Amino acid sequence: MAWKSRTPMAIGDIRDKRNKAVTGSLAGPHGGEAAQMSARTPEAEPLLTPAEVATMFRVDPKTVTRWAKAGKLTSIRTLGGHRRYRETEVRALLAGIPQQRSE
Amino acid sequence: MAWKSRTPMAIGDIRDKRNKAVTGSLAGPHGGEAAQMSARTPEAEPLLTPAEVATMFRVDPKTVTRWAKAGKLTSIRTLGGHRRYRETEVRALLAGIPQQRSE
DNA sequence: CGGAATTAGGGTAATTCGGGAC
DNA sequence: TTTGTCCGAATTACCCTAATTC
Repeated sequence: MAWKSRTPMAIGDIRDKRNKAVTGSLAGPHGGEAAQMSARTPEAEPLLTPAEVATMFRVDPKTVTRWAKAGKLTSIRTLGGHRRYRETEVRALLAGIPQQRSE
Repeated sequence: MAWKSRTPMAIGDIRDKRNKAVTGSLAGPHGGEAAQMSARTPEAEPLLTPAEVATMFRVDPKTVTRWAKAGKLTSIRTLGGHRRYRETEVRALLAGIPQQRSE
């Protein structure tokens, strides 16, 4: 956590340096996230950015990256290498619904 | 765990510090709740870390874990197994609002 | 094209988990 | 009965710079 780290900040201040305003509900990555809804999307699954998933789980975006790297979360990569996550999967995991596990 | 050694923060500040202004710039008159910009945001309930809940109750994080294990507190797990708690539930308990009792 | 914010990396410190005992 | 603390191991958070996104 970050309650008595190097930085003297209060308890609720987890990811703040990079996130401007994420109060209560998730904020878009750059403030303009209406990119998916405008165009007609034949078979587009709702995707979430790392910051959005991190906010939903109350963790750092880096942690979400580790989950993806560990295979705990399905990640779709952009052409630039950034990850996107399936909203349905994230919601299911948050709800405690066990996903397909090959273990 | 000597978590209460040096942590100069007030309990009242625990609630919503997730709003952070940019570096040195103005954060608006209120500086508090920001506005929601988009509607494309997945539903995310505010979650608290064990340390946050422990600070709010003035107890050890281990005690919060015991509460969760005893079913007195709803706990959501991260993919790594760490617990997160519902902010609304914690606040209600702190306010003395009786939750659902089994008996 | 330029600019601001986010993300990807890798490293290190802090927190949490789990069990069990006092 | 409840709470705090100790231990080892695992998970997570924060630091940096460069690349990507919009």
